[in-house]
Amino acid sequence: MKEKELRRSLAVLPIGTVMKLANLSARQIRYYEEQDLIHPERNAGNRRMFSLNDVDRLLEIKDYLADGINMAGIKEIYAQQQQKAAQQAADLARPLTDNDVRRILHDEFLNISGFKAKNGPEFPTH
Amino acid sequence: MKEKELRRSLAVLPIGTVMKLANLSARQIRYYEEQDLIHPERNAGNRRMFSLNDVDRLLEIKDYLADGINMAGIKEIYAQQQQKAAQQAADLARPLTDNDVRRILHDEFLNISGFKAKNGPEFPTH
DNA sequence: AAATGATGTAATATTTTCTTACATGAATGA
DNA sequence: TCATTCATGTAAGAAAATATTACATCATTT
Repeated sequence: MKEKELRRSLAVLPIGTVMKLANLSARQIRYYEEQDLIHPERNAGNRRMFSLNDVDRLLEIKDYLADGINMAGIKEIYAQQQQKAAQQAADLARPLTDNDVRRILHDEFLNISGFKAKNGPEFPTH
Repeated sequence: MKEKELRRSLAVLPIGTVMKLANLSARQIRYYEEQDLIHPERNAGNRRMFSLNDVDRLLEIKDYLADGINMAGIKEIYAQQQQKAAQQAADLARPLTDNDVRRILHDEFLNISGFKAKNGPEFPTH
């Protein structure tokens, strides 16, 4: 369902709409952007334009704040999520080559025989 | 999927966004509203706010116009659609009563025996 | 040719949003 | 406790978006 993702990431909402949907003040929304928690686009006239994904994230941020997590904490949460996503993307980007397979088998044998491979595999192993 | 319908009918888009999504001028959009082909909501400051359904309809209108159908024609098309929808809603609103069933059976017998019922059933028959 | 239909354009008012700056109350840390 | 920091409110002034109204235009219909 690629089209759905596209729809949800389309920046079509002005800040006034987002304020109502997320029940946040313009000040709060702009502050969260300043803190790099969201990254709304800008239209030709420099107005912020938000996507449905942005709204979802704002609602998430609200929840985290309600749970007593502060900006720094939320920032870290998203940093880790993005870290994980980047890793998965990298994994997907390069499927296993025959050479990878040989190296994996080689490392496996080293492990079994009690030796330690110098570097963990930087490709998907499952 | 009631929530989806709700989402699609939420008036969240300003006219500037709609202009881009439907590739129509503000003049055209306002004119179609004047012709009662769309009915965007208004926010507290009197700005038109459109739903995704509104955008869909605008794209439909564009197609009809491209096919050479004029405002009057499009208006009629929507009038008939709304007519049909109203009828279906009415049908759904009143489920069959025991009495309806008896009348249907009665009419069926009349038909079989070559007679004609005075009035067609005004309730769903399937 | 005159009228109508669909759209463009201009003028002016109002609303929305932007940035920047300062204020504030709660929580934190020295 | 006193000074900071954090998260948010508020105000001011500028710029952008939108509203309404009126007139222009070009094609089609009558």
